Parts: sequence; C-alpha cells; structure tokens
Amino acid sequence: MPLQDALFRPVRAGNAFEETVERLMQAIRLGVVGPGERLPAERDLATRLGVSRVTLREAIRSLQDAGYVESRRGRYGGTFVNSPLPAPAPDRRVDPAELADALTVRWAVETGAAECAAGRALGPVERRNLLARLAECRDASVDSYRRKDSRLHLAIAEATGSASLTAAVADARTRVNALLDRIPLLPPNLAHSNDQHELIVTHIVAGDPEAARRAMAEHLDGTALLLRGFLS
Amino acid sequence: MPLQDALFRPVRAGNAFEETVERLMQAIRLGVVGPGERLPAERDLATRLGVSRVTLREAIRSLQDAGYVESRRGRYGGTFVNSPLPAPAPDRRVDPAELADALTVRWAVETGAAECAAGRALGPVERRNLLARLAECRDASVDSYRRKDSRLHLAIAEATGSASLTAAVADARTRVNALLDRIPLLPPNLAHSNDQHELIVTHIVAGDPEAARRAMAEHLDGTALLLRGFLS
DNA sequence: GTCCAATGGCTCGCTGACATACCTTTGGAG
DNA sequence: CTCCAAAGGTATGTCAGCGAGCCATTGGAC
Repeated sequence: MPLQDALFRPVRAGNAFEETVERLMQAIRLGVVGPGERLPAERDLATRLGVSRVTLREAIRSLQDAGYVESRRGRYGGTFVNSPLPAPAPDRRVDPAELADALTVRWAVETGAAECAAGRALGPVERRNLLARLAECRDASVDSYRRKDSRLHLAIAEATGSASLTAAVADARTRVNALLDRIPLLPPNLAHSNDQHELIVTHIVAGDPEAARRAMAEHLDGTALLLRGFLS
Repeated sequence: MPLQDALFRPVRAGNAFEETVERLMQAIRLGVVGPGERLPAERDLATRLGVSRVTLREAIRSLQDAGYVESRRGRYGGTFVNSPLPAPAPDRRVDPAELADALTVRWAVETGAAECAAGRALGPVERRNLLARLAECRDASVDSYRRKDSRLHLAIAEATGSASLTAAVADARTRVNALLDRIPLLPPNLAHSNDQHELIVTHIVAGDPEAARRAMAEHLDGTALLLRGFLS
C-alpha cells in the first residue's frame, strides 16, 4: 500500500552529519548565502540547525574539503562561501520515478505559493524584495543564473508569509536543481524564463492570484518539459 | 532574514523516540491504520521508519500507555489500534502564526494535489480508491468523520502518483487536524463538506484540473474560515 | 600600543540510539 | 498432539552525537 509507504517513510533522512551537510549545500546552491558571503557563526548556526557544534564543524570541514567554503579565525572571521563555486558532482543516473516525483511536488508547492502570494496584501519590504530578485535574475550571468533564479522563486514563497511553505519550496527546488545540473543551460531558455518571471511577479504584485498561478504553471511546465526531454 | 530561518531550521524535529511517536500517531489520527487494524510487525516497521527496534518499541509502549494501541504476542499477534480511540489531548493555546502557517501550506499542497491528480490518467485502482473513500466519508459517523475525511484527501494526494506530495499532504493535514480538534464538528458543516467532496472527486475523475482545483480551494477555504472564526 | 570581544579550533566524558542476539508466547499446519 | 513460524519481549556491547568548557587567532576600539 503506497499510502503506508508515504507515512512510514524514514524518520531520519540520514545521520546528523549528512543532513547538516545537505542543509549547508542547499543554502549555497540555492544562493541563499552567495559567493563571498558569510555563514552565520558556528555557535549560532549549530543552535539553529539543532545539532552540536562538533557535528556542524565536521559538516563545514567536508564543505571546505570540497572547495565550497573557507573559514577564517578571529573577530570578523567566519566561514565564507567561495567564489567561484566548484562544479557540482559528476552526473549520476537519473531515476525516472525521482524525476516524476520531484517535478510533481515542485509543481504543486510553487503554483500554490504563487497564487497564495498574489492573494495577500504584500508589505513594501516583500514587494521590494520581489522586484530586486527579479532584476538580479535578468542581469545574471549563465554561471550564476540557477542561484538567482532560485532566489526569485524563494522570494515568491517568502511572500506567502509561511515559513513551512518556504521550506517546502526550497526542498523541492533543491531536488529539481540537482536534476537540472545534468542538462545544458541554453541562453534562449534563459531569456524565455526571464520573460515568464516578469509576468509572474507582475501578477503577484498586482494581486491577481489566478493569473499568477497560471503564469507560474506555464513557467514550471517549460522546465519540466526540458527535463523530461533530456532525461527520459 | 526569514529566508535563512526557513533554510537553517532544525535538522531534527526532536529525538528519534519523539519523532517515531509522532509518526505512529499521525498514521492513527489520519485513519491510515484504522481502529481494530494492525500495525506492521515491529521488525518491519522499524526498518521502514529507519529507527532501531528498541526505539520503536519505546514509542509503541507510550502509545499503549496513552490507550491508542494494544499489543498481542504469538503468531498472528501484533500491535492493534484500539476502538474507540481515546479523546485527543486537552486544548492548548493556539499560536496565531502556527494557524496561518499551517493553513497556508495545507492550501498550497492540497489544491496542487487536486489539480495534479485531475491532470493525470488515473488507473482503475486509483479511481476505485477515490470513489470508495468518498463513499466512506459520506457514511461516516461524527466520531470517525475526521479520519475518513483525511483518508479521502490522502487518496487524492496518492492519485498524483507522487509519494513526496502524499507525505506533504499528510503532514499538512496532521497540523490542521490538531487545530480542528479544538473546535466543534457540526453536522451542517459535515454535510456541506460531503457535497464539496463529491464535486472535487467528480472533477478529478472527469479529468478537469481547473475545476478540481477550484472545488478544492473552495472546500479548504470553508475549513479555514471556520478555524479562523473559532480560534482568532 | 593595549585590550578585548567575537570568532574558529579542540578535548573529554556522558548519554541516546543502534545492531545483534536470544527468549517467550501463540495458534494454525500437518 | 506435536511442531514451528511469526510475532512480541529482553539483554548487552558499541558508537555517534552532544554539552561544556577551554584554547588560539584576529582586528577594531580606545
């Protein structure tokens, strides 16, 4: 029974160390902490992540070894994200079930987020955040595009005011990004994406939920088609 | 920055024992394992949940103490869900932020699931499952209504074919159900719910994503309104 | 120049959780 | 009647992860 599989899924996705590495990688790959920027201090971060400082340090150490971050001691020191970032790990085989599953959740949570965000009265901070991310996306280089794109989508999720929904969008994007890393990023697609982004944000800012959701759905369908085309 | 709060959230929701208890309670409260039914065998369940049998047994023990299950030894023994179930824990204060957050995720994932399910070619098993749950819901007593209702909504999520989305819907419902337990369940609302359920399932079976989504949105808005009315 | 607060780096003992093995109970098969 | 497979019940040694404390380094404030 698949329902029981969904409910009796593992309570832990891995050991504390592995999950911590995943979280930090997620923050870096989604551009939440960009190249050159600093992670929160170890003591603070360990508390937020609910792991011991020892475990967090092991995780950071493995990111250092992989070339993602560098640590500096002393006051005003910290752990900084490298620029440029190392290339993602080499391709593994893609499980078609994982592809379908990831695209489905992504589609559900992101269209929901777009519609939700458009249905709320946005504060000036949220509105400015959206527009800033949109602009960054338009100006982004091919190298940084995936991160800027993710930041925009996360800004939309944030605009719903729901931390859980934001987290869900982040997780969904992380899974889809891992798949996107296996296919080429072509400038025409990129330009098309930017047009769609503009449309989505416009509808959200204008407070038109239906239109925002439709624009987001179309945008996501584009990526999904691309992925399915290259990977299956 | 709220975005970092969402990403640097705790890696563990509690210790292994607590999370295991939560999972089992979730399965029982959502009606995935109904009164009189048997949980999977300890060795099997421990493997699926990714915890040791010792930890699982501690969790089961605490459910026994709370009156939710009973264990019998010997072949054809096992751990069985009690009937009737004990009343849920007494009311605690409701955090308005938790209310808003829970309703937002629920709305996003469930409308997404409904639309997604309607957009797929359903197999005969899925179709029958949907209709069976719908019927059960209609015939349900006030006592068992919440469980049957949850089963129907989970069946819709299952019909998307995505295990992750199903899990997300289960989690969202668990949170919302915890809130619903604090307000009265009135027969008129129940009848109205059933009409909406029928509409939703009809649209899904007919393969009309837009309509399915709209019907689900309306259904969820009803519950949300009720909750907000009673709790804030 | 000196101080010091904030940061990363390190160590050690304690506890929760795990893997594994074995024991006990039960009810149907033969 | 006997046997035994499948289930719950128990005991033990090991280790990951934690908490807490201390050390080392750094650069701005004064």
